[in-house]
Amino acid sequence: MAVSSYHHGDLANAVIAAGLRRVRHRGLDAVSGRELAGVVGVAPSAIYRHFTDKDQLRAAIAQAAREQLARSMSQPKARTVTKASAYARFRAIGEAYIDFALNEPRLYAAAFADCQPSREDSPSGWNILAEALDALVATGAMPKSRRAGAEIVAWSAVHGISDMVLLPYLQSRLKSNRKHLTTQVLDGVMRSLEITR
Amino acid sequence: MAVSSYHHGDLANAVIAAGLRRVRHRGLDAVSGRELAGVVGVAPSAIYRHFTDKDQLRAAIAQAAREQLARSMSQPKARTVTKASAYARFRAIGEAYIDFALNEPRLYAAAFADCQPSREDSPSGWNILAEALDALVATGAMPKSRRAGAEIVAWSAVHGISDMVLLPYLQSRLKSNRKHLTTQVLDGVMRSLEITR
DNA sequence: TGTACATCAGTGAACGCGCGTTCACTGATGTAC
DNA sequence: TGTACATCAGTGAACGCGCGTTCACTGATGTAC
Repeated sequence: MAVSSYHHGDLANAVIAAGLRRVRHRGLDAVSGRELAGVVGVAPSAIYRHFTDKDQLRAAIAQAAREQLARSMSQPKARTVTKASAYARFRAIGEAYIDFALNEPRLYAAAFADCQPSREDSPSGWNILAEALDALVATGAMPKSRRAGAEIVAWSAVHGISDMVLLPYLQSRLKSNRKHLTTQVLDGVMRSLEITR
Repeated sequence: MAVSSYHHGDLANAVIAAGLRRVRHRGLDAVSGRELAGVVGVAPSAIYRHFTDKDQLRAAIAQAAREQLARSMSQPKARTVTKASAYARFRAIGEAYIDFALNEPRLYAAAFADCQPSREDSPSGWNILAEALDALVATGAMPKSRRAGAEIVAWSAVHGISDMVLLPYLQSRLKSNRKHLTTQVLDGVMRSLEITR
């Protein structure tokens, strides 16, 4: 922002942004603080003003990736929530999740890398899902008895198919196209949670 | 095997075994060919007689991990396959899969790392699952109409829950204990595929 | 059965590299008076 | 509004490290006669 070049002004965010770019086409493991510093135009040591070590930097980038995924899942809520709109929204969340994974496989992998998050995600994919499930119950699209733990059933299925479609090992096994697989898994979730249109 | 120390005799397998040990408590990314050579008692360059480069070594280790998972899924088949035994077997496969992931999280992660496999898995988890599904149909425990793509629905759910329970991000969200989560997800699969006891 | 020799599986030294992290430093910023 | 000064966010040189990979080599193995 500033013209002066000595103080960057927003190094932490700039480094994370550069990290996300790097992750996008090389993966989290290809990220090095040194390189990021170079990209941002700063000395390698400057990073240590904002992150205590590499682990924390990785965690921050992973979190940013996760928040990007969550953002892709969130959609404007319908003014009035009907059974049909709750159903559509729930389904759209699942589709958005899978789409994100397919379109940004490395970002997606980074989002769930083994890092200790330091603050709450914002937005949070989990919360978005939970709200959608609440709406299903509220509108009668899903029996209340299925609500407990429903996040897990839904997320498992959707996370599972996303991973599978991306894995080299399983890719050769999948004869159907992705669209069809998505539908099949989402239909399975509906049956599993007894969600109706 | 041999007393002579110059020729190792089975370097490739010894390196993979050492690699698996390393993966088990440090993860695939902590594996270095140099270190493995040291553990096995061989010069670093010796590895290149058996693997063209590090990628191929990684892939071999990942495959070995995957085969270990598959082995944990396979069980002696019942002599006569009944509806009840087919159901039990299918369920046991799912439980074994999740157990493996929980007990050997790093081996599990390595099994699905992003590597190009060079040969068929043996044993193959996919095939084990497919056979179990066939038995369900054959005994009438599952409608034939649900058979197509059933591997994907089942694997997604079980792979998803395994990953989720291990992820730091989601761990705090999971209030239920693992046993309960497993049951919940497996029940979901049963409902989704219309499998009955 | 014994020997010559091609092949194979190791050695060990060397290479260049990029990495994370430290340290004493310096220039800019913003606050108190 | 102007100045003194503490604080903050950078610099840049240096460190030691372990890594993947190469190369010319050597010792063991096994096959042909």
